[in-house]
Amino acid sequence: MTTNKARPRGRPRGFDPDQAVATAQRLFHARGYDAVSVADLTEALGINPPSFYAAFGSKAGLYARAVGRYANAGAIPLPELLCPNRPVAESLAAVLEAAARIYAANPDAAGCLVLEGTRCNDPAARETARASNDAAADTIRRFIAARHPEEAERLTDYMNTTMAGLSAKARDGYSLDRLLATARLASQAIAQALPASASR
Amino acid sequence: MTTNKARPRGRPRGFDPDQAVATAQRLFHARGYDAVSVADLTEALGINPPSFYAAFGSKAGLYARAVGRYANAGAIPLPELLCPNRPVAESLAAVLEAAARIYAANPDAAGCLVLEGTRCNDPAARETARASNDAAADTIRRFIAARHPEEAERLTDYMNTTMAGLSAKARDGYSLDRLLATARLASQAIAQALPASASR
DNA sequence: GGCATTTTGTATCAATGACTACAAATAAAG
DNA sequence: CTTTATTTGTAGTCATTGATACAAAATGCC
Repeated sequence: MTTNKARPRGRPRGFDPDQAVATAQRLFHARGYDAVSVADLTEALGINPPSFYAAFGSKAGLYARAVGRYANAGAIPLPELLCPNRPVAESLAAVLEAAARIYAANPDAAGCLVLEGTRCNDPAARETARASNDAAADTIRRFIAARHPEEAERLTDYMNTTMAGLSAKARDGYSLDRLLATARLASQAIAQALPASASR
Repeated sequence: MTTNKARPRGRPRGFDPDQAVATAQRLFHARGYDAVSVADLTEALGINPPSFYAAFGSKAGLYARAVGRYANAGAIPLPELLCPNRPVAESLAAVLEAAARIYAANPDAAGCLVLEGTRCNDPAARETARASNDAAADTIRRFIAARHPEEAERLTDYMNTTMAGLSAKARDGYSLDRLLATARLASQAIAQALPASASR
């Protein structure tokens, strides 16, 4: 596992890039992309700018790594929530509830790293976040379309919009209880649009 | 109307502050607070920095003026939508529909100036936006509480969250149709929570 | 005309942003 | 030991940020 390859050649790295990505993920999530400077990052990582740029290319490059890591550590686990055996409305409700819980779980990193990233002022980072968000939206859309094709677009938009709102309000300091109440209320609209009878 | 007061004393202004606020409002709404620099503003206004700071104190000061103007020109007209003669659920649905329409009305200034402002990186501007948003939330909360006190908190949170989502997605380029569909779906949850029978 | 008052234009300021040039350091390969 | 390859630390670069110092210009008041 830890024996990957023989040492490359030159001087060995003085830091662990994967751990650096994890640290960067925390920082970006806590303060937002724009509010984290390269100086903040190099200080938090205990390295100097040249090491930073040699390893990650740019601030946006590191952000892309952090977003990639986020999918496996911190984001909503869509694959396990969107279960083909469960009614669609129930699955979507589970996603919204998970969003509320995850966005409020850590007050120092509230909301969704990706959704908040789509609002930043760096074009490269914004595109990274947008691509990740689009991928998640596609997953939801395909899940709905499999059983309710005529409702897929509308409900996907509704899910995306609701999650964006939940992320924003989580960053405004809304408590878990308030976010959960909103998520559940939002789920009722979905249940109404997808009568249980049409579960398959 | 235009004859306000006798000329003050010294050298007359070379620009109209009210028109400058209107221009600034457009710029802030189009690009967001952080992405508009003082240099952008002074250029758009055709003035130099000293005139800018003499008139508005700071970038955040001008933003406060722009937000104040927004309430009367661009924002959702809550006072006329929250009509005490109409059922609460119907009024709230009208607010969400207005949000969708207004947020998508101008593609060059999508979303809500205030809601997006609450996400900026300048503490002073953020506090200005937050105060304005809180005032709007209070208006909604009192309107609901007048007839459905036990639902006021939950529905106000739901409204705020939904509008934040609509604003974010409007900035993502969602069309009016998509935003309207989401707003209407969201309204169904409200209608369900406030049975028509309890209209008074 | 002369004085007080206010705004304007020129020319900055200090701080911070992302990013790099360059040589010393550290390793494997020959 | 020499060569080659890679990373490191020092010390910057250059553009941009929000905000100002200062004197000239333009008005009302006396």
